[in-house]
Amino acid sequence: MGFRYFALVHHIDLLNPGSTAVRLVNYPRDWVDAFEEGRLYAADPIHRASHTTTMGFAWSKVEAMISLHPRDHAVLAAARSAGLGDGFTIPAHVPGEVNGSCSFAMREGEDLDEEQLPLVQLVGSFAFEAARKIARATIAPIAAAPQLTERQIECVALVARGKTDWEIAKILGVGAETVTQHLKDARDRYGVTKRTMLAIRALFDGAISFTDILR
Amino acid sequence: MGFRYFALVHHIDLLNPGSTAVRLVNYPRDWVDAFEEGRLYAADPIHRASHTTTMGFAWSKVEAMISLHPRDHAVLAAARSAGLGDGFTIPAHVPGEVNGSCSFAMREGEDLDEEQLPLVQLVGSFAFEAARKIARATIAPIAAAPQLTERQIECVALVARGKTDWEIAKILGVGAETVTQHLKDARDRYGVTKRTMLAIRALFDGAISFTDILR
DNA sequence: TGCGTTATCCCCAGAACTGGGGAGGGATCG
DNA sequence: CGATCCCTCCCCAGTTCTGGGGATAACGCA
Repeated sequence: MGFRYFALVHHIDLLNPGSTAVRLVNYPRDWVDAFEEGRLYAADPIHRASHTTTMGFAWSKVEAMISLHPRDHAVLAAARSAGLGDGFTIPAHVPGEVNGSCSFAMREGEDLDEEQLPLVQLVGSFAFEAARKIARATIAPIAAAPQLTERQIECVALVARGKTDWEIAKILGVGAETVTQHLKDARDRYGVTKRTMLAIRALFDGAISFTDILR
Repeated sequence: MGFRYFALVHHIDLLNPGSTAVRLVNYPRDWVDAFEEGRLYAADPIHRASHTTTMGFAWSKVEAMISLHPRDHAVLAAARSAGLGDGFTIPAHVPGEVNGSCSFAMREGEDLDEEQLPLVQLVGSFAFEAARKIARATIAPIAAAPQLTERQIECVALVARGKTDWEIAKILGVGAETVTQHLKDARDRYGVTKRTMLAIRALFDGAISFTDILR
């Protein structure tokens, strides 16, 4: 499709050296090095812009999406001088996972064909999802998800909303001791000792969802 | 494309907690009513599944994506008996802000053409983004998702692993009071009062991720 | 230079959680 | 029938959180 460069990455900072993030890049060496040096992960305007939308966008449109600091212009200029031309970035967000994106770029001076955006959007999404599946498969053989009872799930969903046992009891119309007991049982099933972990494990295996929690 | 029903909805909108979420639906009246009546805590399994991926999926594949509670099967059966057949759902996530999906469904009994998925994916994404832009234009300015400091994120990540303040202090090599303070500050930034909610909010907007927590 | 931010530490009181123990009633299944 | 699961309720002791106050030092930015 006429692109010279691509980058399929998780937008992870290097706080956690041990973490397993996806990163496939063929950007110019100079630029990749500069990027790492300056810890641009959080600062890169392209990444920031990708956090504000679900759709792919051309880099030339970034100014209309987020407000650019002088520093951001410097970053973009540095990228150009490293040989990167205009490009598309397709964001990829999954709640509870590191944000990521898939980018395609031209050489400096070459023109971008906006017509291609829909197709690039598709290719980028598929590529990211494929990489994500591989990454996930190589990591987590996490213990099989235990099945919670209905009442337990209701309690956990309310715990995840920050309710106390007493509040949950009022909402469900039962005694506080009962709620405490359901949560004890639920913790046992997951083999965890804290309600925070209980909520997160239930979120992870889909017993509850962000929709249940944040509104 | 042969679809009879569609639904374009925000599951939640953190930044606009009022009544401004997008919702366009032409599902059977019976089903919409039933949907509203029923569940307060455990959401639609289709929605839950949409939180686990960036790509569109066929409803018939949901079982492979999340663990289904018997109640979920009941929900799906109820949808079918209201006239909804198989369908596609395209998730749409923006970190810290919106969480939604765009669905297309057949009538009961009609077959879904899996080949169409890529095209549907595109249409769904565009439709969602268009609706989002309109909704955004009609609403007030957008509050930025709170940004945690590096230390705060480290503490939150460990909270999400079920550590106590004292344990976190040992791990980070600081005093327990310091950890308590970081978590106080982090709770303030998100405007929450419980560490469980803190961990979940940080998860939702990508400050921490499941891979940081569950190894 | 002053101001804001960050990181570090401290005290305290009241609320909330956690891990033990126990117990009764109803439903389902073989 | 007995076994098993689920929901409900109760007691207690110890630990942990939470929300108020404080404080100091380092850093960058204007």
